[in-house]
Amino acid sequence: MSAAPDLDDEAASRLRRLDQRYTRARRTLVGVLASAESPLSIPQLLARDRALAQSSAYRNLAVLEQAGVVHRIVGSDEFSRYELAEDLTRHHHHHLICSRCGEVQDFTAPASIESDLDRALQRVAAQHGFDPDHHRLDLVGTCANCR
Amino acid sequence: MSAAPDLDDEAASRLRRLDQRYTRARRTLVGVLASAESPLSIPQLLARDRALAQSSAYRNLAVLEQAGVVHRIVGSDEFSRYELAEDLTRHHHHHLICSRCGEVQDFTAPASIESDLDRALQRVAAQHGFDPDHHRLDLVGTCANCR
DNA sequence: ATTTATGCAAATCGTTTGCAAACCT
DNA sequence: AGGTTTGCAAACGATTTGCATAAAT
Repeated sequence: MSAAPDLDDEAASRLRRLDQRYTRARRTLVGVLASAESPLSIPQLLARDRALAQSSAYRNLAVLEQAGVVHRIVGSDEFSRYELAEDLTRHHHHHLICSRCGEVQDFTAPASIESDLDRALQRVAAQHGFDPDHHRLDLVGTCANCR
Repeated sequence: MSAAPDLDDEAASRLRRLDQRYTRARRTLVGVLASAESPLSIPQLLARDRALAQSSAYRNLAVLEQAGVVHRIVGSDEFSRYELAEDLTRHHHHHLICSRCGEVQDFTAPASIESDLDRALQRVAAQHGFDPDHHRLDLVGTCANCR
């Protein structure tokens, strides 16, 4: 339930930048996400720690997202899912999204693909006058459990 | 408002496969989407043709999606957006998603990127026991209008 | 004529918000 | 103390659904 000390430090620091506190409830959210093996929906988060209140979870995840501590994923089912921001977990990755059960699993793409992709997307963005923030590369299909 | 004849034919045929009819309301939806330059949300669809009823639009888009006539896009705002299926419009493409206003714009990636990507994703899916349906490559950022 | 689609209004459900109490500094 | 965060319960809003009527075959 508790996260690596540097993770907590970094989360606290990012929150402070927005004049936000790293409270117990927020620590709990970060801890649960840190120990999760895949992005979690709010019902899943609440189930993993009964001390979490639903409305506060929504509010705190929004704050943590603004602070760049967590990242929100819109999958194929009706729930948003959350995971720690990539730069807090050390690797850039993408998602396998099951259109049957909604579960989301991480995967990484070969570095060569990533860099080619980045270059191509940069060019596309420029052509369209678009200011890119990040890219999403998801594979949608049926997960091993649902096959 | 009316679509190319072969588009209507193909839509009708795909619906028939599911024992569904290609009714006037469904024709209207397909027609509006065919004449749109980008994916449309339901409020946008309703605004473009006052003859469309909201509940029927939701129901019909779900049917059209099952039939493989339209494709649903989950963007960054609270609305789903719809566009004609790729194999009805002849080109594989991706989306620029504006996190400010929610608008979605199409773009195409270089063929070499696409084929490399496909090959890499195929391998990833196999490794995870995942049965892939399609991939999503989106660029999230701020569109020209919102900059 | 019989089955299927439509449209209105009401229900659903993930998410948001008002507000008084609890918490932090 | 003085402001922020919390948690409950109520509100919100995109989407779904029940049901009586209209359309399609």
